[in-house]
Amino acid sequence: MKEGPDIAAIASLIGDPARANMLLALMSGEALTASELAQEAGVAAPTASEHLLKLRDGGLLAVEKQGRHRYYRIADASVASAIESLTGLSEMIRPRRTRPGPKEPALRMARVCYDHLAGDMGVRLYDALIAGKVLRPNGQSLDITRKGAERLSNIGLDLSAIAKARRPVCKPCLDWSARRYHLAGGLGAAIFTLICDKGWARRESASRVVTFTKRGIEQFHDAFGVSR
Amino acid sequence: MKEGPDIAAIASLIGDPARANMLLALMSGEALTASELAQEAGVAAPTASEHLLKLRDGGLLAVEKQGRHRYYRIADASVASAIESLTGLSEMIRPRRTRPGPKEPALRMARVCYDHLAGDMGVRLYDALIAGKVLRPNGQSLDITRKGAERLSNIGLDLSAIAKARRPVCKPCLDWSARRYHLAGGLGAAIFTLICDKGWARRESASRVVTFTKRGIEQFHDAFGVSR
DNA sequence: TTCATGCTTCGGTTTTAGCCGAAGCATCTT
DNA sequence: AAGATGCTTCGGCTAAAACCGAAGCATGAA
Repeated sequence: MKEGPDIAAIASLIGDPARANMLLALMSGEALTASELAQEAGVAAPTASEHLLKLRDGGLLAVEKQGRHRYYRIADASVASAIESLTGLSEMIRPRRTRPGPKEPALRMARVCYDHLAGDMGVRLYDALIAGKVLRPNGQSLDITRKGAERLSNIGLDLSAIAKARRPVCKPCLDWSARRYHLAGGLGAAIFTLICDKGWARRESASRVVTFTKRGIEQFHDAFGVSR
Repeated sequence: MKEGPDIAAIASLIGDPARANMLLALMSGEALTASELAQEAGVAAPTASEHLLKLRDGGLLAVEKQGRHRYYRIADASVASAIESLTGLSEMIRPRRTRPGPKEPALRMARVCYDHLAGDMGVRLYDALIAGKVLRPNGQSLDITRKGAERLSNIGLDLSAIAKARRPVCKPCLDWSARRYHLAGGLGAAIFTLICDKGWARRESASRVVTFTKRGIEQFHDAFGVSR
């Protein structure tokens, strides 16, 4: 009777509490084993296995076999993007379920969204790249300008490697805390890796929080032309 | 055990086929009665009533009583944004469930997203407003520049009325077909209304498709500085 | 007032999804 | 080769939710 996209199938996959917890745990970007995810979801191993099968079949998760472990991860940045969007919606609808919580401000400031930088810092990076004409909106996508490519290369990014990978280079991703966009895609991921490699910031273990060092912020601002 | 955002509750609301169909039907922006939505979802009246209660309690829909009818509509633009995001995800995961379908290209070109313009035309409008410095990203939101305000007024928009309304003036909204942003918020809605009032485009009945007239496209391009 | 219409509440049926214990495979360790 | 570990499949239980017909409540029309 209906011919539209079946968002119901995907939404109901995310709609189970156990599966939602698994997905949120994987939003930190690191791959987790089936048993870790069972623990995270608060269910027994067989139940978790069932859920993981569904998530995999539904295309939300990808799995990698490694010895006798199976590592699950978010399948694609657009999956992460949808989860961010739902997070934003739930924040909007139920503004304060619990008190803000100690990690909350840190999360809003800077966090990992699957494999790239989100939060206030991520949004400001995105804006700076547009304003500085490193990226230019072009019809259906974002292009890297000539000057932008030069500048990014100077910072230490290997653009040709990024371009060679099959995933899209630039993608916007809606940020739940700021209600603005941040940069996803291959370039977004590469920039985040760079930030960590240079020691400008480090990820808090077992959380999505990203902590910048004092000097790291300065260098980050200088490198990408982010206004402070 | 978990303290994260309750995305499962919201996702499971969207995850029921009947409710998803209702939401998709309402994405055209117009308010529909309970019986129309029952029809749309393919269920009997009592069942629909149950679903609508849940959607309302969940904060996804707002209702307005009018005589003996009850008109339901999407509660907020961020709800529309999340639904768009899920639509995009389902397109990505199941690239071609059915053959493209006749309306598909038209939808990608221009469509209604709740109450504003989306699709290729919407994205290009958004880009043009940024590039033409009518709107300027500013930290957490989008500002209208002084020159931009002048220009928009000349076209025939009543900015003070938009500013007086309680809803945010400018909001970006992620476009599933283009994977880019288009303009939502009070300004986005006002511009779309203007486009229809001036006869540049009209909405196809009972669908989200927006059809521009030949002359309408020209005038639209000229008015907002959209590159062709 | 009386009737019709739109919607909701009530009661009861049926389907399905989530869950786990036990058993089965595969892989690594000793 | 024997045992331990990580994960999945199987079988069966249970609880929840989707569904509708019938009845109840408003509101508008005659």
